[in-house]
Amino acid sequence: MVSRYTVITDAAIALVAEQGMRGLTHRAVDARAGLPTGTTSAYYRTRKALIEALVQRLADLDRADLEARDLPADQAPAYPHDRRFTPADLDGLAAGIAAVIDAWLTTGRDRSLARYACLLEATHHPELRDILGHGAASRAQARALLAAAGARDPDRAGDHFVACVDGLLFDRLAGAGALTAPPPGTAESRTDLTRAVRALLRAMSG
Amino acid sequence: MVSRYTVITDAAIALVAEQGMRGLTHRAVDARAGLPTGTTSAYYRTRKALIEALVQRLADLDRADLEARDLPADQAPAYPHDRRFTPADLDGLAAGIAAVIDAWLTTGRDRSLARYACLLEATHHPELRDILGHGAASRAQARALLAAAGARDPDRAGDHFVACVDGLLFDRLAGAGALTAPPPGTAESRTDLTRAVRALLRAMSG
DNA sequence: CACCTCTTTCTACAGCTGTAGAAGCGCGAT
DNA sequence: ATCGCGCTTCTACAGCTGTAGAAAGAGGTG
Repeated sequence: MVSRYTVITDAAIALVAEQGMRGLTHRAVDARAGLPTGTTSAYYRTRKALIEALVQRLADLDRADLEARDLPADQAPAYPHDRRFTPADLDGLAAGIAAVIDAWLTTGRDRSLARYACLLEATHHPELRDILGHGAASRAQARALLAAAGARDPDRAGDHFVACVDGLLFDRLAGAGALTAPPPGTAESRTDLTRAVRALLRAMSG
Repeated sequence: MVSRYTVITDAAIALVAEQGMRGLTHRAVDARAGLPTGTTSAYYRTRKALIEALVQRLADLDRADLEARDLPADQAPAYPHDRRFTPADLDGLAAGIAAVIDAWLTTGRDRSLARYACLLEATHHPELRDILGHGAASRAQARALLAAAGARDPDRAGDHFVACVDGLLFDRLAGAGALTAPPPGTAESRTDLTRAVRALLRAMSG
């Protein structure tokens, strides 16, 4: 049986993805999760606590994905996240990252939307940023990657790379890219993303 | 005397920047703008109308900046936006774009935050995206630029470029970059951004 | 069984929000 | 001045939201 905490926070994520932070209310979470009214309010007395739980859940899910990365392929979870990269060639690597981005646009759409909403929220509530962990994992990965590729300043370049990838994701998720780019989940989407990521990798590893 | 519409929508932008979409209420706008309670509600009867006005104002401000671009330098407005680029050398161009990004982080911080909030909102309210105009101006500019630089597919590359630049901006505005990057408004910030943008330009124009 | 503790569910309530309409006011036309 | 009309300001009100505490139940212990 799944714990109530995850039921509540997962419902919260879906809600934020669908209606934005404004839709996140105790009662709405109850309804969405099919729980008796008042449950969410009992678990998270204040709204602040509810948001923090939401953010914590996002961080936990990311961590879980990251750990699942080390499982053999046939045990890997349905949810695709940063698979361990084998940067044999830059092109294959780019394709891998593009696949991850595309997954965030499809399977992980709700989580992506909720994450951006929370990042924006973190502007006025800095403690959220601490919980979210600054996307430390991907940042570290990118830094290591670019260091291996011989970048001059891998730390800064890694941060730039992550920011740009996030930009590509956000653009297709919510921005104009949702119109001009090929629809996510398709092969075209992935080749288009691959091209962008490949260019990024080339640029940042120089 | 400034029209009431701009007073209201400007207050709305500031509010959204400070408190997020959730802080945008008729009464809060009244208070923030120093108008008698009920004014905003009279001008924009529904909340949807208020948001649309907000987004329209963002679009108008952008358009105004764009037009001001053609003024002689001494008449240029205090607010810095996309100045007309003279892509003599890629490095100077990168520095110019970096300066614009930095301006969006400082002078234009509120507008930037409000814009991202609205983009997220546009996920569940597509009509907002139409008003916002898909960032068409910068997109066109980037496409033209990359076409001139001899990019293979300037349209797609231009979109990628804009998305990445937006990612760099968002990252420093709300994401982790707010911690790892040099503080905006400083020379370090601009050199760091210049390096990122230069790499992007090189990559995308290839 | 009675008892106690912890969890779950329900209820209350003050304050806020969206929206509508009434009241008031300035002002030009008559 | 008187009327009519558009803009502005005020008030009403139903519904929602955040939060707290009471009531009900579940489960273990003596």
